[in-house]
Amino acid sequence: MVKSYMPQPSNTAAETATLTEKNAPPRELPKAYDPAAIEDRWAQYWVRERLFDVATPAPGSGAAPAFTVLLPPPNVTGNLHMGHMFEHTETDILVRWRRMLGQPTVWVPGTDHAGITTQMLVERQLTGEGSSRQQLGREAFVKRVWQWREHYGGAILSSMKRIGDTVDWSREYFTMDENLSHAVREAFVRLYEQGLIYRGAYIVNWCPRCQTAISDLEVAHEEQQGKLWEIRYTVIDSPGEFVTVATTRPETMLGDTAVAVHPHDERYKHLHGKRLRLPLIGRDIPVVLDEWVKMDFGTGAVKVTPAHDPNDFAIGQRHHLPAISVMDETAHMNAEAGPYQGLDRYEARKRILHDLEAQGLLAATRDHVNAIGKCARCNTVVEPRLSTQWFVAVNKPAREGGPTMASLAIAAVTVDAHGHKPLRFTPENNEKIYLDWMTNIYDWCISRQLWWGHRIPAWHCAACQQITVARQDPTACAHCGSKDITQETDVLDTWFSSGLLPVTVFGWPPADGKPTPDLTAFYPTSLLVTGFDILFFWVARMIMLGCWFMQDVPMPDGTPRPIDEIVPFREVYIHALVRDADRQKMSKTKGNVIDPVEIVNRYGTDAVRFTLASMASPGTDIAFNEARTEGYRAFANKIWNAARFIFMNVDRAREAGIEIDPTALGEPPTAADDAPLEMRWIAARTNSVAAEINAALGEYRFHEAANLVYQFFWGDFCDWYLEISKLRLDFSDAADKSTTKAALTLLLQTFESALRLLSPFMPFLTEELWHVLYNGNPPAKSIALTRYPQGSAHSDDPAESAFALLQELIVSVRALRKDLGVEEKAAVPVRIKPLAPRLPFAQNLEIIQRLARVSAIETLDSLPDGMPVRATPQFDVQVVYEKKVDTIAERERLTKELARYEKEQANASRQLSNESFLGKAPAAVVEGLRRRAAELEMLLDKTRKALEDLK
RNA sequence: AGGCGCGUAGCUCAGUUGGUUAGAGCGCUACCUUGACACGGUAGAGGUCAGGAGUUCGAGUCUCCUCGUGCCUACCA
Repeated sequence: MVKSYMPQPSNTAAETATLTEKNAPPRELPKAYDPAAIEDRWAQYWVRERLFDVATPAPGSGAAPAFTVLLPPPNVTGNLHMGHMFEHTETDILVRWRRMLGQPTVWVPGTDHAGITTQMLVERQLTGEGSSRQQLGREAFVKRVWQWREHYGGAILSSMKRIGDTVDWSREYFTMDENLSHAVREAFVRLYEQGLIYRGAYIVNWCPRCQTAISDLEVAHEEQQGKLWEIRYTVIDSPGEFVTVATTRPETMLGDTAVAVHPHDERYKHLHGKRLRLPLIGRDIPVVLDEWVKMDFGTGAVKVTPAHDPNDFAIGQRHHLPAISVMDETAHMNAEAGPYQGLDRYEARKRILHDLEAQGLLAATRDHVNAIGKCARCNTVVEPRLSTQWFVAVNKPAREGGPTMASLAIAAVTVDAHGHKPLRFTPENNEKIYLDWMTNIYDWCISRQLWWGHRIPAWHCAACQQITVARQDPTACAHCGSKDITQETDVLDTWFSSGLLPVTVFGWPPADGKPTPDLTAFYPTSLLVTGFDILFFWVARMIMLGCWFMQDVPMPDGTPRPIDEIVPFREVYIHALVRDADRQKMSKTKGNVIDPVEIVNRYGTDAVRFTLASMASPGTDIAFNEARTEGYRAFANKIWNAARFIFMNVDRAREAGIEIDPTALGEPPTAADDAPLEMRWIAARTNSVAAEINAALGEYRFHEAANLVYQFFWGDFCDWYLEISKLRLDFSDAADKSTTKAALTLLLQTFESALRLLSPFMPFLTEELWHVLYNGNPPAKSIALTRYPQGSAHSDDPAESAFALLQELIVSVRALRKDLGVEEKAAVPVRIKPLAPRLPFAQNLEIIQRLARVSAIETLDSLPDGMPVRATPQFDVQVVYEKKVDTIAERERLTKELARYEKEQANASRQLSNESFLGKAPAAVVEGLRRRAAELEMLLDKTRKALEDLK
């Protein structure tokens, strides 16, 4: 039967029982590990017990500096996908690791209101009900979205709990929470007061389906095969003469207010100052000269439509041209389009081309590849549209000579006088990408024509047309006092509020001008783990806004805040993308999305986490492949069974009257100088692998850390140490109890350390086994609250090299046995010719006997001819067995080996006879090669002789 | 059009500043139902590191070119 070993919340040290206590429950674990049987239980326990909530340290409490991470807030509309799971796995590993290093560790979760996406979803729902946003009206619609959010907004948070994210749930936020909304409004008002927010008519990317402006970043460009049409515009006062312009969007010609040519273009010099007749509409428009025009593209003459193209808008500004919009907000032609009014833009294009052709004004139609912009949310082709929007001036200082938002954001990643960067990117090349963008940044359009979001706190006055921006809703115009004011209908870009999160989640704006306790304790955050796709959207905005507002918040002691204290985070780790097994980007439309929850249900969370971690080499995309997850499920099962073996022996020990002090279990594994070799070895090995894992995690080398713990647990611990332990776990009356007890104690300590090393990667399995190991009376409420083994950086423990020799002998004997066809169960004698002093064989006879099935070892000065030999630099070994060797196979093997040695030896001797090598290479390299060359000489002799013997 | 990245075993991927014999998992072959584990054990096979040139005593690693491939940025009508 399966017992549950849930710890009692009321555990105290006094209640800690010994492992061998008579009434302790038997450790009966099922033979195969079943993640489903334990994962939900622990997931709930971690949340219910609030194990990872962190209170704000009292100011001046002297607490260790906090490790703080802000979770990139998933959209309320979202479900957990593989990308999230990957991001969360990496973050959770780091967060668990840091916590186990003893730092107060806070990982702040929350969700984003996701303006456009959420509004779209709810509108779709309304459509299904035969209703619409317009029918409901703004207030009722917003209420409806809130209801929707109450219902569905928590899906992703539940999944986070299920996969074991150790976030601080007490700090969970939603970007439209009252306090955060208040902070957003404060930020807007301050920027407005500083003259950094302005309103104006500009060309923006307009989504005709969402019917809102969207930012440049929200436009996805797509190359497509299109056409380039050449259209003739007649020259006024010059009968029969044309100017031919080239365009990809003929429907916009209805809004043309000029034709531009390059001032130096000889072909058009005679047209300078002339006027043209716009076809179809008949408007009289000028020829203007502008250096922006590329002479070698198209015909060198460009139609200028200031209301429908950003470049044309700029030309229009330079030449004071009128801007005529010919489309409405749904991309249908409006009254300015004359006969084409009411037509959809593509229908209008068809009709216009048809009419032009009929009039002989269509000069040519050419194939042309161009990039069209599509709305990143709904895939509708974006229409550049002239409209009045709100902008943040990112290149303007608040005061003469002061920094700009962009300049601060650049300074944030620039080396200061002390050679120190306030903010670092990993992988490093992202810094360059970020800097390029920040250096060429345009003003940020922050208004959206949506209903769901933070409404812009500005009021328009009907009387004086002025704008009132205020912290409190005004009742009258601040300029003329008129009561006839109405609030701006636009809301803010979602990224405006999420860009403020690093300050707002910690209580900005401070009421008294001093940093809040949370800001003091947790700002700047330590690390941001996020994807490349939101580097500009979010990371850059957080840096701009965070730096901008925090420069005005003094340090706790009242001194001005230095640059490395105003940045929102000290490090940004940009993770890779998870692709499908064929390296394709996962997308709903392709139908290749892998649902992590489904995979988790089949393999267990730990196996999926381990898969992701083991492939998470910085900067390299992951092709998620289930075969690996299968492998890591096997790994979990292996550990489970190692635990079963260990617990079985604890039970046997108890029956034999051997008691292990549970307080000793958490000690780092150590072995006395006179302890058996494998004990000294595993203690040293645990120590060195711990150091290696810590080093790897410190450099975000997740794959390396994961592989180290995998090799250690499976290879070192299970394959070697556990097998040898079977010799030591002798509970018979004849055995020396203290020896057995020492062996069992070290086994338990090593296992306990290994569980802790593994726990950030496989939190569920390790939590379960750790509690069982402590028999339900663990020293902490969770393995996640214990200390991570540190190890020591360099350890040249002689036990490690001695054990390596022992392993080499055992492997050689096993291989010889196979060559000779010895039955698995048969024990055979071996002969050894030692070639080095102090070989660790005589003292470890029983290990060799057991692991290589050897009956006796004979040490000789020379080995008899006629039998196969395995030769190493330290020893030669022979297995004594009469059965005939497979001569052909053996010859083949030796021939290959000989070729390999010969090649290597040729290389080595060439190098060693090279004067410049001897002169320039480091001494250690030369010395190493000399030693190897001597070894090769010997190995070659032996191999040749062995081949001779076969004949 | 610019910029970045990748190409290593049948498959999926490691390989930190150039340094002796290029690694792992899966798959494959052979043997083993040994009292933790067949989601296992043991031993194997498998690579001219895409191709070419260069720098160097020494190149999977640095430089250039070619081929293949992926991504990002961009206001060429």
